[in-house]
Amino acid sequence: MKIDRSVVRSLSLFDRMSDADLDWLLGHATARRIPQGDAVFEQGQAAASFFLLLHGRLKVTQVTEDGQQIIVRVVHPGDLFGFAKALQRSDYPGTATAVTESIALSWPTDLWPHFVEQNPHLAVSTMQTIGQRLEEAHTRIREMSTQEVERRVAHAVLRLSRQAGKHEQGGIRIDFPISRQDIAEMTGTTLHTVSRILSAWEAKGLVEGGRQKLVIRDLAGLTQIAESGRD
Amino acid sequence: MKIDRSVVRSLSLFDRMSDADLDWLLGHATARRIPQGDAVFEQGQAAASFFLLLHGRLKVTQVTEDGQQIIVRVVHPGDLFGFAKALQRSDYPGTATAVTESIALSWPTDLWPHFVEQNPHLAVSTMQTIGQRLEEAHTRIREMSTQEVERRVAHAVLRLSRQAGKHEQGGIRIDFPISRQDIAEMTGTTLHTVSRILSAWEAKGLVEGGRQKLVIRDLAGLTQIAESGRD
DNA sequence: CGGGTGGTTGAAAGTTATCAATAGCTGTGG
DNA sequence: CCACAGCTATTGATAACTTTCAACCACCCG
Repeated sequence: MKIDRSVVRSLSLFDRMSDADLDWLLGHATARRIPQGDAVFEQGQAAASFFLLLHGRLKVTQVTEDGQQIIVRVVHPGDLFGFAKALQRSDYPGTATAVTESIALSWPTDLWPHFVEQNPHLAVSTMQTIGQRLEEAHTRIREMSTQEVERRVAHAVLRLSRQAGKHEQGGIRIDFPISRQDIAEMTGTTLHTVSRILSAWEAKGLVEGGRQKLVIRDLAGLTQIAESGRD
Repeated sequence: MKIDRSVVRSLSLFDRMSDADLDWLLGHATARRIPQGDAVFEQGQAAASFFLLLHGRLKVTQVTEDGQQIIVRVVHPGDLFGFAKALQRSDYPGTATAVTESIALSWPTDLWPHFVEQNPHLAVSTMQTIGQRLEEAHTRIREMSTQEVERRVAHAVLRLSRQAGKHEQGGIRIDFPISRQDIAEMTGTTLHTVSRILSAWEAKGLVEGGRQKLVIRDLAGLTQIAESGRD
């Protein structure tokens, strides 16, 4: 498979990598299409590959022993995912599902140590990536510890609008199908509570809801709720 | 300052490092004593150094704009901490306070990139460390999303007993001063609720409390609460 | 021995989950 | 092309859990 480096050149992960190194990397990659609803890998599976999302959108979920699900994170184009080996584990800690048709590059996990030894800068970049993810996780912990549900949902929605927002007339649309259940699983609450909150916001003209759809109409208003509480 | 490599040789972080590399590393390190209650660094300060805890115990906390505090993690001997640069940020995201008198090694942040370029294996090790931390964070998010407070507290106490447990006759003692407030800040609840829960456990003979003190008397019983709920 | 920090506990209030019933969209198949 | 199945969403009522408020206790340190 021949993958042109123009495909990934713009990604910050490969910022300072030489063309030669990049070509070598891509020479070992496989491109793969994931239809909507399919899983790239499942929780508990042996970690055979690690991935880079080129196009589309994935959600990474975990299921607890008692069957409850949470969304660990949303994967956006340009993100690395499934790098279990770097986390010193042999199986995937979660399931990655395509919420829209997606395209990802993959490399065999065995190559990972080789990669980083070969190219220390990639190691540094990846470390930064994981570091950012750690910070996000801490932010989420902080929010869940100290904030009431409405503020958490507001933060989650604003985050989505930043990462997957598509400006259109009169608002910002979240550019992939997202259900109340999804938002609940991202904020640690139930779909009922999310539904109530969104209904209330809609009544105030802050957002516009719909089936697997969400458009932010009043960014400032939402921000206010996220920041300090009631508006 | 001369630091013998025997001081850190046993740590897994330096597992496969040569004596020469290790000596070089230690040649650039500064050892520092932190009295109980003092901070090694504070949230928002410019990240001038990164650290390795040799002895003692630290807690890393964050304060939200509205003054609420949470404990991000507890630092145990052998742990790296304050590696903000690796997370691509110039300031410390939290405050590290000694809960017992502690000893730490420190290196100037500037040396970090040098270190990892020089010694790719260290980069891999560190990445694994951060990876584990990320996993811990996700575990915590999962718990806070799906479990009621009592189970979360049980998990937190069990974790502490694993990381800082000291076996003594008839139980496992948490080997550093810990308050109800601390446990509350680790589990996202209030000291009142923690106090009630611990009182109930004490009545059932599961633990023995006290001022800044905690001894686990019935590990199996606690584990049961952590796993499935009510016993 | 007095003050302060850390801890306990009751009562009331509030938030969020749970239970339950209904409505509405979407896509599939007769 | 319409109807039905199934999933997604809405919403009221109730219950449960946790926080908040308040008062009090006890231990440790200076």
